[in-house]
Amino acid sequence: MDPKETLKAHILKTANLTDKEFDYLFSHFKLQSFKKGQAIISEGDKVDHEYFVISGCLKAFFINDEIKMYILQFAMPTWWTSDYGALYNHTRATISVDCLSDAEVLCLSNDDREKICSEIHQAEHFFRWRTNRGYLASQKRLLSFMNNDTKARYEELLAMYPQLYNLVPKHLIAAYLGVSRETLSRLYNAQK
Amino acid sequence: MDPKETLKAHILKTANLTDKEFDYLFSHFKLQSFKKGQAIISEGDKVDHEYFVISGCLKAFFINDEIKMYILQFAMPTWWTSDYGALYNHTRATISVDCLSDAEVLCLSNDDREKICSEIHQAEHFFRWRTNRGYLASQKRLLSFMNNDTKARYEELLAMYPQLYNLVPKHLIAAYLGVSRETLSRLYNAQK
DNA sequence: TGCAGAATGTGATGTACATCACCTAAGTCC
DNA sequence: GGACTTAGGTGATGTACATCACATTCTGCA
Repeated sequence: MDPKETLKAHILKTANLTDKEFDYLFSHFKLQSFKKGQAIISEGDKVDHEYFVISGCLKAFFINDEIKMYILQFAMPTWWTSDYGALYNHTRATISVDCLSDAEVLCLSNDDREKICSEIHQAEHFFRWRTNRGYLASQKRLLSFMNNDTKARYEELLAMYPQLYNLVPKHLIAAYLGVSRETLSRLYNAQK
Repeated sequence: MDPKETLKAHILKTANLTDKEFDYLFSHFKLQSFKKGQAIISEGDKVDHEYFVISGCLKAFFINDEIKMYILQFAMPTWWTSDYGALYNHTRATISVDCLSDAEVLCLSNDDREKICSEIHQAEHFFRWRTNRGYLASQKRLLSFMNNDTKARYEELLAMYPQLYNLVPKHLIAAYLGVSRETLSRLYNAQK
């Protein structure tokens, strides 16, 4: 997958950018490669960038009391991720991001995003739309949390990302669902 | 509270609009008054508008299996609300909105918002920022759901909206926290 | 190739919550 | 002002989950 073409196809779905505008926008991204297990953002870091996944899979997670981990997002290709709270509010990271597999990402600094948004109206349009999708997904997940039991949420997750079942260890799926690994294990072994 | 000045102050915090631009933007809003208990969006409705609260308090909620209600948001003055999923995807409402008190709102149609966003760059900037705040709030609430027990979430809610305790019946607070009214009742009566 | 650590399964036990059932007090409508 | 509804409290019981403890693979790597 060519990083530039991947990003271009992704953005042009929503925004009308000329080739020249896109090239300009793209010039602010930096391609980075990470190994499986490598950290991209660690708790306490200064957060300056957000990341667009080209290949591989990342997880964005929160660790409570140095004990329990909750996964906010599995970031697959064409997904964006960061600790957005820290990024926008210029605070230290409370959410960490690392790699579940070798991964390539395009990274964009907060300052550059804001600069581009102010320079190119259609870029601002794109980022509004993108945040919007994130907001709706987050709200949907919140409702699912309140409304569904663990089993239903587990099936919902696998329906949305069938690859996850083989890609990531089960205890991480449990951490996404917000249950203990033991409970998840019993869950899908119960139904034969 | 003057509706126009309220909205103006709210928007100018984030966006640089000339008086003329703001007047133009404002000309697309329509002031509406509702009585306590009145519905603004009901499940199954076509959803064309979003709402900016001037006075009073609304709730946005979801009803599961015609039985249980979950509250997504208490909308206080200067908050925006709607069924954004239905609004953006042009589907029927699954989320309802009604009034916890007499209320005044400014309503804006989806088409007008998109029109204004394409005409005025700074308006698009404002709406990107607004969605962003919503996204961060939603993500924070999701984390709180996974991480904290009911008591902690109850205290968090009251810390954020001290007015709520007297403004809304307790079973609605339970519906926001995602627990039964009995559990909530026992919770704050336990600690003397 | 063999060993340490990670991932997973499974039993026993405790607990926070839902659910049901019933009670009282405070609006609200004719 | 009586009747009906809505809010709220409280006991008894059931259940989905966490937690702890331990056994069993699997996997990477020195």
